Amino acid sequence: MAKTNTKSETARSARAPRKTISAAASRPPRGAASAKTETPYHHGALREALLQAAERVLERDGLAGLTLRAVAREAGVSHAAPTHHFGDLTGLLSELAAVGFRQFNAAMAASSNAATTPLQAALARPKAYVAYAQAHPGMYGIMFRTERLDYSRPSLHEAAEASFAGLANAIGMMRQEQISGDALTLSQGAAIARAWSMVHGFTTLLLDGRLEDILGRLPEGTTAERLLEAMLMAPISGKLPGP
Amino acid sequence: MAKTNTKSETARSARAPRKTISAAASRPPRGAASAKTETPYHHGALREALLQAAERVLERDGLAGLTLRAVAREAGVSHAAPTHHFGDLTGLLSELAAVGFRQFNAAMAASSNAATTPLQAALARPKAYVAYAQAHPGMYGIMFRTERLDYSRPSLHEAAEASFAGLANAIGMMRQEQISGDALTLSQGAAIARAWSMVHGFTTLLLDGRLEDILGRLPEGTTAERLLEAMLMAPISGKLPGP
DNA sequence: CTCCCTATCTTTACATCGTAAAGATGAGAT
DNA sequence: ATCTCATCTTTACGATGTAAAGATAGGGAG
Repeated sequence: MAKTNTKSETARSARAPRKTISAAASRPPRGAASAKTETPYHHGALREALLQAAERVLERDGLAGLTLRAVAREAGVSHAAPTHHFGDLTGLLSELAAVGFRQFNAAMAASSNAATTPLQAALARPKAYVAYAQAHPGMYGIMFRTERLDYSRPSLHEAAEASFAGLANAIGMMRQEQISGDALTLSQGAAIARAWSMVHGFTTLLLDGRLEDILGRLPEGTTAERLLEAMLMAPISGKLPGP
Repeated sequence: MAKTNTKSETARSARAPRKTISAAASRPPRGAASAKTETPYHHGALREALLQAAERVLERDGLAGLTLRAVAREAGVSHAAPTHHFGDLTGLLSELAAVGFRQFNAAMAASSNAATTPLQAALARPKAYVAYAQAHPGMYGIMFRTERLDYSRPSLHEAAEASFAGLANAIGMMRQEQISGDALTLSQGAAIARAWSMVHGFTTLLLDGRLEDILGRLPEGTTAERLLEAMLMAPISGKLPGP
């Protein structure tokens, strides 16, 4: 961290000059700045505004640029304002991850519902999974690569749980079994772990550029999506190992 | 970052009192501190010492505690000393990741060589993969979860490449094919991506605690290793999806 | 043998970060 | 109209990465 950034911390003081010594006599009206209805000064939905600002910062500056202060700056409030709403950096990241999980789940559900053939149905969710991560790498990073998440937060726990439930359900449909919420057979657990590990592993490797090596050696113009498809179909059509 | 740490930055000054104003008249002999041959003051292998210190810090304090200054503290040198050897935090992390990859490759090779039956041979590398990550989660995190790595560094590039080559080779053996260094068929690429994604995904999910949900629902006492085995065997013995 | 060059290490400095604590602000209750 | 208190701002502190300047010797040049 601590990037040598030219962006001054006191950028805001341009429109709200710091009173160095003078007492609180005639404070410049904040209403002038909030006339654009961007962030309605004292009241309004600062919490939501901060989450949206965080998403914007994440898309613009990536994971490294997503700091508490940067988010506050983006929202046009003081750097300590987020504390009151999220308590912590962990709090903000966790709530943002929850937002991401909801988008993620919605994308997969939509893609799954649009499928018609069984083959399409089997490939729809994984493809949507990878597509979301490629479209929102920062968000995916928050959701899956960050140790600074607090899963005890209800919103995050619930959203992540929904993601898992969707996966388990899809596996159950493919196996034509009822996946119980309580207990799993080893075979069921293995099937779920397998599907999840494969797609999640593929996604992280892809986002980290670790698959470039493979993609570059494949027939000209083979996309990551094509490789994903082939990978997922392999256990069905591929040859078995051993003599 | 910026943990509220009680460890003072000036811990070293206990044995090497800071000369506040006095000129460089009689500097306390550094040889007294280096008499234990830990870090031979001015000369010696500071580079190696820093890498070992970094590994120690990583195992003790985890990824969050692995900072340039902490490593310098651990090695008993000033906080700016690492700069000259690694240039950057990225530099240090990259060299450390290279060390990790070499350990990692050695562990997998050893496990693979010890296998006797074809089934053992097929499971040896994945098991060693996960075992290494579980034994050295911090190191694995550096190697695979960090965006602050510079793969253009020869040592890191080479070590990571060796890891990939070992994987590709193992897949080639299982398929009884020769895996060319230049080109890959889609089927070959899919097999490699599949094996790597599955094991890597499983590992990251396991380290992140995301598999607890599954493990807790499995028959009493099912270990992660057992789940991994079942997962890897599934495409061979499991039932196929669809009607 | 002496002197100086240069790689190595230390000091100092600065911008940034997360977080705590205290001071202002204003909306709604009394 | 005044009070209360949630909300937001200021200020402060310790931590980090990194740049730049000062100190320290090892080793070659004279």
